[in-house]
Formats: sequence, C-alpha cells, structure tokens
Amino acid sequence: MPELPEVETTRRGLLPHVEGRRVERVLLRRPDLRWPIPREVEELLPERRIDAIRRRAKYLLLDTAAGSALLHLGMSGSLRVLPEDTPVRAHDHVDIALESGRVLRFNDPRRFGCLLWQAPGETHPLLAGLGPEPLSGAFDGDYLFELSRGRKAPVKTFLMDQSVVVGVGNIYAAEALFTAGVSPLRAAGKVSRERYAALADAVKAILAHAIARGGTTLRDFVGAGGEPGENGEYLLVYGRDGTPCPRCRTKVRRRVDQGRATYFCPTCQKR
DNA sequence: CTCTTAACCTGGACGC
DNA sequence: TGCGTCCAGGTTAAGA
Repeated sequence: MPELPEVETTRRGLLPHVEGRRVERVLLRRPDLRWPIPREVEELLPERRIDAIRRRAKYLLLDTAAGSALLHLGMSGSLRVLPEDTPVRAHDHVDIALESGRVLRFNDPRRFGCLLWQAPGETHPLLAGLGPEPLSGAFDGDYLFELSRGRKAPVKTFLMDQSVVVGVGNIYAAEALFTAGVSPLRAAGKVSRERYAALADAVKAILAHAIARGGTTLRDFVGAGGEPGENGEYLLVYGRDGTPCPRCRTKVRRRVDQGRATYFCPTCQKR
C-alpha cells in the first residue's frame, strides 16, 4: 500500500508525538512480521530517547543514541499514535509505549511490513543500493534517460524499481506515466530524453500533491492520527478503468503487466 | 547485469 | 449463508 506519500504522511503525523520522547517499553505481540524482529528492538529501544524520525525511500527510521529502529509498512501497514489504554485490534503487532502516556502502534494485516534494527553509523543492507529520492535534485529526466539506455523492461517497471528511484509504487507510477504521456508498456530504453524530462517532472508533482493531501487511501492506509488520505479522489487513471480519460475522454484501460495491474489511456499514452 | 516469476499473508469483493 | 476464486498500495529470492 504505502508509497512515498503515505510513508511521509505517517512521518509527519508521528513527528510531534514521538520526536524527543523517551521510550518506556516495547511490546511485541508476535516475534516476526515479514522477518523476525531483532532482539535489539526489545533490548536497546526501552529507556532511549527518540532523537529524530527520518524517512528514506518507503522506510521510516526512529533514531536513538543506541541505533535506529527501521520500519517498513509493506502493503497494508499503518503506524498510529494512540492513548496507551486503547483496546488492541486485530493485527496490532507491535507497541512502542512512550513516556508521554501514548503508544506508537504498528498494525499490519498482511505482515509484509518489517521492524528491523540499524546500528549507529551503519547502513542496513535493505537501504544500501536504493536509488535517489524523487523529490531531490539528484532525480531528473537526464538521470532516467542515461540509466535506462539498453533496458528492455517496460518503463513502468523501471520507474517502480527502487534501485532506480525510490518511493514510486503502482499507483503513482500509473499517474506519472499518464501525466507525462508515456505508455507504461514501452521499453525503458526506448523512451526519449524529452519524455523522461516530462516523466521526472510528473513524478515530482504527483508525489508532492499526494503528500499535501495526506496520501492515498484505497483500503488500509491511515495516517498517524487514524485519518485516511484524501488523494484517492484526485487520481487520474489508477483504478479508473472504463471511465473517460480526463484529457481526451477515451476509456481508461486496465491491463496486467509484469503481474501488476496498470491503468492508462491508450490515446494519450503512446510515447 | 537484466529480466521474469513465484512467494510471502490476510481479507474483501464477487460469482454461483 | 457458504464456498471458491480473484485481487490488493511491496519486496525479495531464485532462476533463466
């Protein structure tokens, strides 16, 4: 579920409640999510102050002097700040209780998310090899153009490859390709420099707008205060097969490519 | 290297 | 009401 805007929305919602707070205790209701939760989470996090909450790609890092808790929301995860006596619901897997009387609660029905640990000064293997942040200056059309030469895989797959650029998932890839007028099925290596410039601009604009609207909620996602994101109402093609293209009124098409549903306008996206 | 596919897991929607 | 099938925002591991 959560792509960059949803993770960033979560980070911003957690910030005022979590940053600078001391952890009182950690409660694991199961020993694993996608992977086993390392012992450092239980052993090193309690009594530590959370100095900062950072986002890298779709990961959140809770920084302490002893190291950083590394979280990923997977497809269905959410992190909320709640009063500590809030009743537990299904799939509430982890509580990080704070001295403030509130609890940071990790809920994840499908358990594709993870909670790992990064030692001070180290880079977790999952963070090594990630591409640039899409909202940074390191990401632009020329970067995409140069990196894509010779690539035969579809440009949508290329755009969702976290070693190419981070944070773009199935929803925002479809939206950006539509906005840039690029066919999701075109080989990445066949897209022109001009189209990549438009695509990079579209990625930046679409992600920034989605963050401003608190992310997209299709099913599970809620922000740190439990509120759904409002960006779903602004999607142009994702999930809208059969409805008129907002630009030319041709019916938006859905097809499955590389095992993922993709949505596009066959008239507007030919390049 | 690049690319493709299966796998992980649960729940909701839909057809019969 | 119940059951089978398909689908879902992500990522990795394994194989070609």
